[in-house]
Amino acid sequence: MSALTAAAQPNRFVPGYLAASLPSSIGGMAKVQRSADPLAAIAQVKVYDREHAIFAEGEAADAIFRVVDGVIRLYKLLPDGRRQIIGFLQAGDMMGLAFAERYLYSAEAVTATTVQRISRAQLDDLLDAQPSLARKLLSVTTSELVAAQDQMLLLGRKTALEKLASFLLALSRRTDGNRAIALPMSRSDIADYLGLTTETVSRGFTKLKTNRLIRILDGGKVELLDREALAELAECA
Amino acid sequence: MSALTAAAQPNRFVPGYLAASLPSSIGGMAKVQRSADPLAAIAQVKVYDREHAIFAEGEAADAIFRVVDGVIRLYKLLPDGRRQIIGFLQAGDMMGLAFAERYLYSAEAVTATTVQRISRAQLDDLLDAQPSLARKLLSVTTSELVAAQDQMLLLGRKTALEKLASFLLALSRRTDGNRAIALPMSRSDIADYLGLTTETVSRGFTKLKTNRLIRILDGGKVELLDREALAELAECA
DNA sequence: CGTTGTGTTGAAAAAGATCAACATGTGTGG
DNA sequence: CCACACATGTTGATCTTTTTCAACACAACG
Repeated sequence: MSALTAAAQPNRFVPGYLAASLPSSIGGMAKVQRSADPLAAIAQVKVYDREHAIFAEGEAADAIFRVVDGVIRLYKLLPDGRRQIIGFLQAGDMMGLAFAERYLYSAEAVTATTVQRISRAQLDDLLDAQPSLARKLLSVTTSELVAAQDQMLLLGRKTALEKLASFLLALSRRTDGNRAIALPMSRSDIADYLGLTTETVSRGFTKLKTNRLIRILDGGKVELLDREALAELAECA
Repeated sequence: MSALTAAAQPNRFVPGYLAASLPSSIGGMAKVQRSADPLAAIAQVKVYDREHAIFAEGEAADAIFRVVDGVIRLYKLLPDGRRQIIGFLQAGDMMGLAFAERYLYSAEAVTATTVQRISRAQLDDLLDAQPSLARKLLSVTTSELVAAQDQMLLLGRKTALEKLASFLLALSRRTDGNRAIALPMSRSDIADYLGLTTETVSRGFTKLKTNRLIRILDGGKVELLDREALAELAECA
């Protein structure tokens, strides 16, 4: 399979722009040879509390990050405070890859989070030493773009309810079992991700509950009762 | 400069997702050695009439394209026909890079267009033969993501007038001189790019005209009379 | 010279935002 | 362990923006 076809399936549940899923051996046994995860070798592990900032838009961008555990949000702000969440990141996703001298968005921990920090300088060295890595990163970045397109379609052309249905389905695609899915982020996070207000998100959930498409469980979990109907509502994506 | 910092300036006027500006010697004299533009060597030149399809979402994706001349639109459709334009491409931009087995969006010529067609198979060979190309493509793809983020902010959080102002400013950034900028695409194209209706776009233009921020010239050209005010309206981007 | 497509403008309708109140839930300190 | 305080979420009423529906102007084209 070519580097480009490898980028095929956009099975990440959110664009998480500039984020990327790279096969990671984190948590697994280190039975693979060193070259299997060259990034891990030069990574520094960091832990962030819930709701803490990892970096902010405009700061010098001297590192990229890979999420080991937890959920992170990436977002951009307008001068007057309006916020657009670019993506939610989960284990395996990367962020900071597409940057200039400075970060072009902010990153915060939604839940308590563990990340690997890879300095830009070291990454550049690694890219020189191991040209195949560039192709892997290309493949990964490319699949982010695919997800980004879907999100543009969602933001520009879908109704509130369609956005919600799309969001829940995308989430559930990430969770392996089709059991209940976790919603670690707040209504306000969801709203800023879908281009809505918290009230509209809340009303949407209520409507989906009333129509028996979903059920809210303890711990902020959601069960998708009628995946079929949700897919119809979501208009594909 | 590293491959990543090279991706810095998102000076493309539209995300044009999965499109990418790669330095091209098209139109210039071939005084550079063959390796300067390896893609040109394996490209096949094709010409498309105004409003003609180049490829459609879902078709087998066996080639990528680079625009030599003209303007192209990339878009996705919802089952009921709602359209979201992902980006407008101009000379130097690439499309089709981020794909699976099939194209994930459609491409049509807005104006009469000349493109270079590079077959996937040949591109893959070239990537094997010349690993540095992957790094260039990574840099280019990465800058697309940056533009994509801005578009997500625009679609999710900006008002109609802010969207229009942002669009005009982005366009003008592409046009070197700050003279009049060409608007080869229809109101309906602009609407589908900004997540609006044609009527709202039209009213927006009228308002900008009335407030002396722009002036409509012959041949669908627009002159930005008050770049300052437009920038304020656009809220940055 | 009519026809067709594109753009503009107006009036009515709808979706979503805003403002406001209240409910629920969580965490803290007493 | 309880009571309170503060966060977050839900619901209702109203308002605004944008869409929708409709008419018309205008230009390009056959």
